Amino acid sequence: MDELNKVFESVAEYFGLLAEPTRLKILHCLCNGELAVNEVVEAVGLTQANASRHLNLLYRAGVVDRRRDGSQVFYRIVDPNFTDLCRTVCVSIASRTDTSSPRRASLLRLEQDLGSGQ
Amino acid sequence: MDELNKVFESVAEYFGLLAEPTRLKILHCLCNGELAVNEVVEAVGLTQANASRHLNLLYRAGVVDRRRDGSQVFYRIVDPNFTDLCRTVCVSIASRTDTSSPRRASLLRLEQDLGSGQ
DNA sequence: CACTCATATGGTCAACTGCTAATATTTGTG
DNA sequence: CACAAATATTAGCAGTTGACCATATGAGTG
Repeated sequence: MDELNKVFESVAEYFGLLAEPTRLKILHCLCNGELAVNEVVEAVGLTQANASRHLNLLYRAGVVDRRRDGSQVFYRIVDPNFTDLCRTVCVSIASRTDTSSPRRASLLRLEQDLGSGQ
Repeated sequence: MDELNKVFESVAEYFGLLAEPTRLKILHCLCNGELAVNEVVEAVGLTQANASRHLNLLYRAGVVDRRRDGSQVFYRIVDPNFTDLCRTVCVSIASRTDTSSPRRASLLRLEQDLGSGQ
């Protein structure tokens, strides 16, 4: 039953995509619609090479899709579960964060933010 | 607004806990109730040191809780969101996997398995 | 206190991964 | 075709982390 091992690796790999602040920021700025690479670069504050790498990774994993328009490439989220996963985690962390903490407020704000995405 | 940065790091850190096959196996074998460290070691097939490390990590993160009984320490899942997150990812990956693939069957079986947990 | 079993921890190494700089590729324009 | 703009790729470095071995801590027993 080595197949079960592979399954755990697949699931871990998926979570690994979301285990990077940079990729979360990228996905967050794509929540309101598709953006070109240079727009992501500006919105998140990344080097062009870095943004391209992360976007490619997310593309190959099937989390985002892309579309070429002239010399630009537009990326958009296609995995419907992504925002739900993030929202769940936001709430989960917030519930264990001190009520008076600004962190908690930010978490819940982000959760709302992701909710309005669709 | 450096607080938002911290939030993304928190969320990424949480996903990072689930981004490791070994920890997923540990959490999976804890789904049906609490287990002592040595039971986890046997169930998953780990060295004692390794199991202890991962369990400690999950404990400090608040995903599991522990209880001492004599010389043994029993761990159990306390984060109600964990199984939901894993089930979501299982289905998400399965939906992009070839229907005839044994991988797909294993993913959906794992998803059912986690569902009966509560 | 000596001894055993169960668990936790420290040190080390290898593998992985994100970031950067430089370069390649693709597209549009004249 | 020459040139510019947008995106992708390659190579190298640095920080992180999981696994292993050895050892330390703690609980039970006599």
